[in-house]
Amino acid sequence: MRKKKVTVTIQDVARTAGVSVSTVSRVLNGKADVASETQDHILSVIDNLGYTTNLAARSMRSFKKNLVGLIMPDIAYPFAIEVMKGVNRAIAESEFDLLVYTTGDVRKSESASHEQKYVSLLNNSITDGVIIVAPIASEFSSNAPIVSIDPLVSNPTYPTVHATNYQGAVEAMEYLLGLGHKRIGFISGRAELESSNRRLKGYRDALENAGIPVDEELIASGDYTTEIGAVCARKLLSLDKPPTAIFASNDQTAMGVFQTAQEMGLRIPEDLSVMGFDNISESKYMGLTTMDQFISEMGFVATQMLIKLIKRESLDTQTYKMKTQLVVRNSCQELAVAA
Amino acid sequence: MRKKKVTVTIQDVARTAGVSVSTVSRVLNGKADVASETQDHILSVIDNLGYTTNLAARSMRSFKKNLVGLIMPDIAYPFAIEVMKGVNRAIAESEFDLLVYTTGDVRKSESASHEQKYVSLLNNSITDGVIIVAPIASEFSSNAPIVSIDPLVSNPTYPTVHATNYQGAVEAMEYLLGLGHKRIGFISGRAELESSNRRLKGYRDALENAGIPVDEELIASGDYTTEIGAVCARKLLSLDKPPTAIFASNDQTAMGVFQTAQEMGLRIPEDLSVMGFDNISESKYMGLTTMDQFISEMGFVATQMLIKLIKRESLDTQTYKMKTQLVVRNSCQELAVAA
DNA sequence: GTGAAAGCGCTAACAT
DNA sequence: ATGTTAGCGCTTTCAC
Repeated sequence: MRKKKVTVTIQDVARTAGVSVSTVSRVLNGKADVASETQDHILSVIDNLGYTTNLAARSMRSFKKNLVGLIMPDIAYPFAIEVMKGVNRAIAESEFDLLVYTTGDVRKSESASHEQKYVSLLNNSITDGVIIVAPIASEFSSNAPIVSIDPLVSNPTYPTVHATNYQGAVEAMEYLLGLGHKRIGFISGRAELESSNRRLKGYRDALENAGIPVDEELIASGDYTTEIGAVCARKLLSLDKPPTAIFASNDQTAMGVFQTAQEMGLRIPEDLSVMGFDNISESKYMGLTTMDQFISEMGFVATQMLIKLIKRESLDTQTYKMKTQLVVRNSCQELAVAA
Repeated sequence: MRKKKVTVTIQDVARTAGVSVSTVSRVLNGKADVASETQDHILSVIDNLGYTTNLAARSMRSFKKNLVGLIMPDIAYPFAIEVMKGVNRAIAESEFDLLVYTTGDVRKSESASHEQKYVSLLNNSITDGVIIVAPIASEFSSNAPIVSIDPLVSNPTYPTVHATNYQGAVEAMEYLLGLGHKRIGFISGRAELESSNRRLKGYRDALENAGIPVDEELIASGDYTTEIGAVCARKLLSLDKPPTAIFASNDQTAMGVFQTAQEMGLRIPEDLSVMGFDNISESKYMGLTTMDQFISEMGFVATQMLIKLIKRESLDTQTYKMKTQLVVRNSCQELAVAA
């Protein structure tokens, strides 16, 4: 009893069409040198048999896979979702398809070695290049291009797209200061995160520029999560002299502030102005003041960069003159900053 | 000049460790019959060299890939995102990783033949099974299991997880009726969609049960998008006798209603009650009344189903006694419905 | 307990 | 213009 064959292979197509596999392969890959009647015939056989290229087999032989990968520690996190939207948009405009890889568990991908594993897994086999979001490793070995978004380390060796954390924070603060606030709280992210530190520095400098001394009591240590954001907000709002505005270092944190404010019966923005650094779509319905949207733009730009790298086109400064609040850099040089 | 070799293969590991490839392969796949000292040695070599399995090559030879696929027409759509969250959760609990496949362009995957292509692409090569969201094809050919979420056709031949569209709509209406509303508008989805029709029927029947005659003027034809939702809302609210509540057949539509209400200076829910069938997270911030969350639950359940199928465990009714508003069915039989 | 070798489905020389 | 053939990196018999 022989095994029933379910998959239609290129061999089946070739046999049915009465040609050789290489001819079929040529048609499949749009090579020019096939007689158009042979081509039509093969195409119709392919259609009849319902043949589809075996991704794995193809990937093993050819360089071009028409597929880019997106590696994310967590697929459900608002930041990640925004990034995906941007990547999606760039993908739609390109000839590439997208493969998002997740372990489904943040903890699995939290170590640098795991990150390297996923990069290799995709890049050494089925994708032409990968985008990695919020990597903690400062370098990767890979034989296909890599672009990172919002790396968590300060001096990555790979090309990068990240927000103008410092400048953005300064602008956010200027906005709040412009509203007349004198006591503005800040909730940070984890102290080892580059982004958080730059945002904190922006907070401090903006206050200083406005001639307002920094009150260390108003700076709470968060971790970019809603839960801790809520806790920090409660702490700040329970001070003898509570802040009239809170600048949350990211959007998750801002949500936490929102929750706490609600629990405490405070209206937003009447009783308390809340500003989140990022700009997740929900924010506008929550009455939070947010910066211009740029997260999905990071995904968009990163994807464009990656595709350029794949095509071995150069990443010149000219290309990345942007109007958005982003920094684009390859491993050694900044290509563009916020306009 | 020979080509520089960047990828570390199983051959390299074998050579470095001074064993044969098959031994390395055995270690890689956790076979028992390897001397533990050989094993340790190989493991350390693997670690040193930074070797990672080539997904493509592995997929070609073995059945088990430890990877499930999720095929989505659009990755940015709120419904899709909720589904992903649920899938993600189930994946996290399993030994499988997740690969989300998108073309980045809804239009690309809109035809049944494209759907089949993506199913084959993943299932015949790198994944052990796929989940397909909102498919329009009524059957698929594949040699690995398929589970669908919210299929757009009425009698699919593949296993399915979908919402209790009729019952859910009835309950949504009962809620609005319970609030005292007599004139309730309805905005449908496209007429060929199974889900929309069942929701519309729920709307009609609930009114009938409440002894309220259906006013056809209050039924607007939408298409599950925010834009058309807004247009329909404007139409309904401009009637001589406008509705005091609107039941939007999905969440996107509800957002459109929200927009229009804002433009017209109506407060929600004070001036207008809005109910969306789905329950996207933003809704609660918009003051919309929504049903219990179940979309991500669909993703969760579908993933569990798929994994059972992959493991060739049976899909028995017992397993799917659920408390959520879902219908779970394999191709011929309902396994569970809303409690 | 380990190695040699066949071959998965495909692409890309190289022949013809 | 088309066919033949050699692998890609891996798993898996089948020997030893």
